[in-house]
Amino acid sequence: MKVRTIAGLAREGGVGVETVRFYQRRGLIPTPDRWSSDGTGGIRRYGEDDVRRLRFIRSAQVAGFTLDQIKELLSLDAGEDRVRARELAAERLTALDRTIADLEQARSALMRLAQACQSKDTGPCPIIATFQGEQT
Amino acid sequence: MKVRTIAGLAREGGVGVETVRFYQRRGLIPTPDRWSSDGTGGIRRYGEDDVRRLRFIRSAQVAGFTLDQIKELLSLDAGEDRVRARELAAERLTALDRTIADLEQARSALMRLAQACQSKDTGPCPIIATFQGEQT
DNA sequence: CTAGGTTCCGTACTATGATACGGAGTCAAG
DNA sequence: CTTGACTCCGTATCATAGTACGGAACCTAG
Repeated sequence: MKVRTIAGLAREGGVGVETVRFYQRRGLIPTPDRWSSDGTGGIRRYGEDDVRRLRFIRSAQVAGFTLDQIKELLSLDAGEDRVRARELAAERLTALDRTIADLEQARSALMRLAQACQSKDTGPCPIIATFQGEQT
Repeated sequence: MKVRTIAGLAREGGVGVETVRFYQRRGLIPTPDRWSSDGTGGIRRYGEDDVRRLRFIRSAQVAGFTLDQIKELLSLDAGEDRVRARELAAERLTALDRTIADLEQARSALMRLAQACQSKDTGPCPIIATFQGEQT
C-alpha cells in the first residue's frame, strides 16, 4: 500500500498542508509516529485510511456538520453506538432540508431580481423591494 | 408613519440590538440623527425603510451574500447600475445552484447513512465508508 | 424629581475554520 | 556531503459575523 507525506495527503484530500495539521490538532486526523530506517528523527507517513478520513471530513463539512460534530462522527465510525449516529444524521437531515428550502426561496428571489432588473428596463432597479416577498 | 427605537427595529427585523449597531458600523443601515423636542441630546428613531432594509439584509444573507456584497447591493438599490446588479445576482445564482446540488448530494449521503445504520442491524456502523460515494 | 429601563458608543471578546510565519530538523539528488 | 525542498511545531494572524461590557446620557412613569 502506498504511503505519502503530509503534502501528498493534503493534495489527495484537496486541502492545504496547514489544514491537515489543523485537523490533526483538532483530533480529526491521527498524527502517525515519525519513521526512518535508523531510529532517529524521521518523518510522518500517511496511508489510504488517512486519505479516506480526510475526504470524509470534506464531505461531512458540505453536509453542514461542524468540525466538532465530524470529530464525533469519526469516533462513532466502526463503533456500536448506532443510536447516537442516527441521532446526528437525523438532526442534520432536518436542518439540511430547511436550508435547502431556504436556498430555493433565495434562488427564486434572485430570479425575480434578474427579471425586475433587465437591461432594457429603465429607472431604478428595486433590489430591496424584490426581496420583500420572502418572509422566512 | 410609525417610528421605533433601535430595540423596536431589532425586534421587527428579528435580530438583536447589538446586531443592528453592528450593521450600522458596517454601513449597512443608516444611523439617523438623534432627536428630542428641545434640541439637546435625544434618541435615534427608525422608520419603515429601516425595517425593510434590515429584512433585506437577512434575506440576502440567506441567499449567501456576504455583508460586503449586501452593502454593495444596498448602494445599488434604486440606482441605475443594472449591469452591476445583474452581475452580482447572476454570480450568486450560479453559486447557489452549485450549493443546492451539493446539499442534495449530502442529503442523499445522510439518507444512505441512516439506511446503512438501522437499529436492527448489528456490527459496526460504517460512517466514513457511507460518504465515500461522493466525489465533489 | 427620582428610579430604573433604554440608548449610545467605544472597545473587547467569541466562535469557526482556516492560513501564515519562522526556525530547526530531515531527506534525497547530485 | 552539501544544497535545496520539504517537514515539524508552536504561535500568531486572518476573515466573517456577530455578542458582550461598562459607563454616561436619556426618557418615562409614578
